[in-house]
Amino acid sequence: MSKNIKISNAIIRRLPRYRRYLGILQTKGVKKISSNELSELIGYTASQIRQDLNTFGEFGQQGYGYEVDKLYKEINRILGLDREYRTVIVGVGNLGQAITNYTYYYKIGFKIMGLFDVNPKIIGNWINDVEVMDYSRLEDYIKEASIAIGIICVNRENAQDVANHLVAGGVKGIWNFAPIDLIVPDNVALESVHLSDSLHTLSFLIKNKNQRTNIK
Amino acid sequence: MSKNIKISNAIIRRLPRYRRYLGILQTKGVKKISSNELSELIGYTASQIRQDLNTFGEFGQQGYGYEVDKLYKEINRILGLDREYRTVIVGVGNLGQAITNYTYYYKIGFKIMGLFDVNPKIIGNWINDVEVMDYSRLEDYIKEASIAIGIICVNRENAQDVANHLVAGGVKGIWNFAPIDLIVPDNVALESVHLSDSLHTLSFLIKNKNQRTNIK
DNA sequence: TAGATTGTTAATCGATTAACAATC
DNA sequence: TAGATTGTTAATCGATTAACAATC
Repeated sequence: MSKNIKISNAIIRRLPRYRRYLGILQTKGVKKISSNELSELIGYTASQIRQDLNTFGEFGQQGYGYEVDKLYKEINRILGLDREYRTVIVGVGNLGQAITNYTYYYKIGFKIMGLFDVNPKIIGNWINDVEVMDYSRLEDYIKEASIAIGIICVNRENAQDVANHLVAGGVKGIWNFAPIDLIVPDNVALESVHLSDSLHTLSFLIKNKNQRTNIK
Repeated sequence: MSKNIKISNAIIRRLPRYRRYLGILQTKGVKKISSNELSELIGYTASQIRQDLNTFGEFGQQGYGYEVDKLYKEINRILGLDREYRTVIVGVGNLGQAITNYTYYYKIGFKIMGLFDVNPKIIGNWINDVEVMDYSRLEDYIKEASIAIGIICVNRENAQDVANHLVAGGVKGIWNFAPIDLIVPDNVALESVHLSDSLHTLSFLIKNKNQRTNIK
């Protein structure tokens, strides 16, 4: 039943959003939903919703719709949220600390095991029950503690070096917040949050809402 | 010369990346670059690069290529980064403080004028030379201080309320970090950073790198 | 059974890539 | 001038939407 189909990036980006809306529906106690109703809510066409879901399986029932509980569970499984990931955060500046707290809050499945930094003043500190350790220990720690995900919160200049150590340690994925396109091997997953790109996009959108830009 | 052409989202998302690479090239002192050379660097096809750039104007020179300085300046202009945006941040938790510092650091054009929160314990505090003010003052302050951008760093439950006040105050754009799809009028730009969606995407990518998922 | 809604194929639309004439 | 590379049109590819048969 399982073929080597490549899932398009477009679909991948929609999956967490399906999850979000289904989670809300579940909280509200909604038991079933049709692709049309979900379409109203989420803003994708009913056709697209059915297409997307059918990439992964037949989760609905003709003449009835989809069971919210079941679909939510399936999407969690598809997203790999049915397991736990042990993570470390490298770079305990403002962003690093915010992500620590954020991930702590949204912690379903993501457990922060260690924080790493080069600053001797904060090494040894504890943040949210997690110790700040010396950056030089990173690679060994990843191996010892079976860390699956490394979160990069250092600046652009040091990000690739951190990525190299994370990869050498054996992480399966990297969540990168530095404004750089990291190079990692094919078997390591990479997801970047480019905050500056996002802010610049906002700037573009503002400009183009107001006056029509100099477009050819 | 200026037509009402709609710029596709795909192009918009590539623009900040062009900017990023051109900035690096400029720093390195590179004077000219061809679409082929840029393609090697940035990973888009040369054809796509030429197509993208030609949406906004004719910035190159046949037989020669593009002048880095000029192109960088043009893209900044296209992105609306040739002006200053006065901003406020609403929600001074960990994320709010991190974004305050982040935006402070990457401050080219984005000036944080005020912070807002409902917590009486932090109202009156100063962070990076910016005062934390009472949330009830938000709307008036936006009008008085001609704020263009509101940054939302509150939780999901309060985000839409914050957005409504920002819109009522007259902001031109909203940078949203709450995990919700906000509803704003057509003339207000909205850019959301869905950290949880991003983390869930990483989870999916990790899962699909290792074993082929149950795909039909 | 009749009505509803999925799963899936076919048609359309839009974005990317290829090709090449224009021109520096 | 010859070589290089853009600007731009045409071809291709992939993603979205429409349509409908299958079926609960």
